[in-house]
Amino acid sequence: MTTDQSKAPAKRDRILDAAEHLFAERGFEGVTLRQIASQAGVDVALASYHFGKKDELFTAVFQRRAGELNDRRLAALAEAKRQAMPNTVSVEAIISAFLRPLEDVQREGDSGWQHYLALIAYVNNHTYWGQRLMSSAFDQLVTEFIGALKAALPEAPNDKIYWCYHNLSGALTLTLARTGRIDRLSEGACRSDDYQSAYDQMIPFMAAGFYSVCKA
Amino acid sequence: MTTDQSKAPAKRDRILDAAEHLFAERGFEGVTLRQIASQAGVDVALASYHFGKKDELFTAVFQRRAGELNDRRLAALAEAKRQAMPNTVSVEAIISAFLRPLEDVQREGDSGWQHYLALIAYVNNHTYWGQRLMSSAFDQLVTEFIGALKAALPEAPNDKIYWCYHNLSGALTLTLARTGRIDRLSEGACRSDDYQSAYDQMIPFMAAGFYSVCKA
DNA sequence: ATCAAAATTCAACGAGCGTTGAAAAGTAAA
DNA sequence: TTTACTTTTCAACGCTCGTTGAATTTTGAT
Repeated sequence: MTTDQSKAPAKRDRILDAAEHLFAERGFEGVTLRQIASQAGVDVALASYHFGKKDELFTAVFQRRAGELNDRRLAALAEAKRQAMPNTVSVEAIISAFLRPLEDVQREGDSGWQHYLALIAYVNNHTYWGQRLMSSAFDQLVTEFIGALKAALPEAPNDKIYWCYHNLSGALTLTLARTGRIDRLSEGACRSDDYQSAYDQMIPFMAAGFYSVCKA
Repeated sequence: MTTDQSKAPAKRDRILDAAEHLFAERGFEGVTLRQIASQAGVDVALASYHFGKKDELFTAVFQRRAGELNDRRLAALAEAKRQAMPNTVSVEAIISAFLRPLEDVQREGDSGWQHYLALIAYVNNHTYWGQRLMSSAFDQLVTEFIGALKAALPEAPNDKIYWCYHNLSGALTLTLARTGRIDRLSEGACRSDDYQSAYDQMIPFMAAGFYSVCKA
């Protein structure tokens, strides 16, 4: 086949997929290159050939979908601004633009996005080297959303905005981790993989929190 | 010294302290027994002698302070009930009883509690084996608090209570992880180690969220 | 068909891992 | 001071890890 892009990079991508899955489940040190290669159906040396050191493979996995996720969220924010009068976008609409693209990629896509979002949760909770990755991949986007929140809450003290975003980010992170803990605590009334319910309640919850804390 | 309890178990406890610190920072697989022994100033074999396998050491670290933390939180909840009329404890008071004991142990104690709370964050975000530890250590306490929340919000649908607690737990977990991300995003306006500010804003934020979601 | 380049596998390395059994040191009662 | 016991160290084991250089296969243009 001439310039066949549907089959050419199969093994390289399968390494990324397997690494995404396993890193999200067990963390960087909890996974061996041999496990990744085995799940990808590939020799262990191939991961080094394509990606270099183990931490470079991790970085490649983390950055692979970051751009598309940022694009989707920015598009959702732009659409919210378009539908509202200038400078009147509600906090609910901003939070919705931040969260709904996650629901979208989970609903439409294969399980790759599920694993990727769990990987974000892992990195976001990691103190040392995780923060470099978070900043390089998402700081610009988050700053954009926080700017919109400041415009929607013009009287809010600067630090309160960030603390409120911190609450949102933490709740979201635990949602993305899908640990199954809520399933057990609620004895089945809630399910970790029920994203729609998670976001349906999270949006009004967080909006109410923002309004309450960012009043004065 | 006869029956001196201030010096007798020094090395055993130093292993627990070092393991607490390192496990919280780098996770179970991210730390070696040799690093723990080195930080404790002890031979590597001593950890195996006192605690057995590596995962048994981890369990011992995790359970060491769980009982005292549960006692403090239950005492705070009982005090909130005592100060209010029967069945009129506010959501704010319940959340406060859940959070303030964390602030207390951080303020009064050495850095051991700081590391322990970061370890809770690590375990809580861990999908597989983390959930067994969380359930055995904290399910009973959490069920107690959720019972109080249901009493304070009698009209709330059952599943909404659990989702709201999930939001609270996620935001708290990210706070305990102290990743430094909020410091960077806010350019110094907020600090991850400023627990008092974190809890001061979290209590009204979460209470407003509970009220908003648990209306119908 | 030829040939150079890329992709993939093979085989092995040195290092560090958790764990263990035996030796040594410390402790306290008889 | 002997004795029994606990605590700690020492030395080493078998194993798995990430990584690499050479060999092999595949690919795609000529």
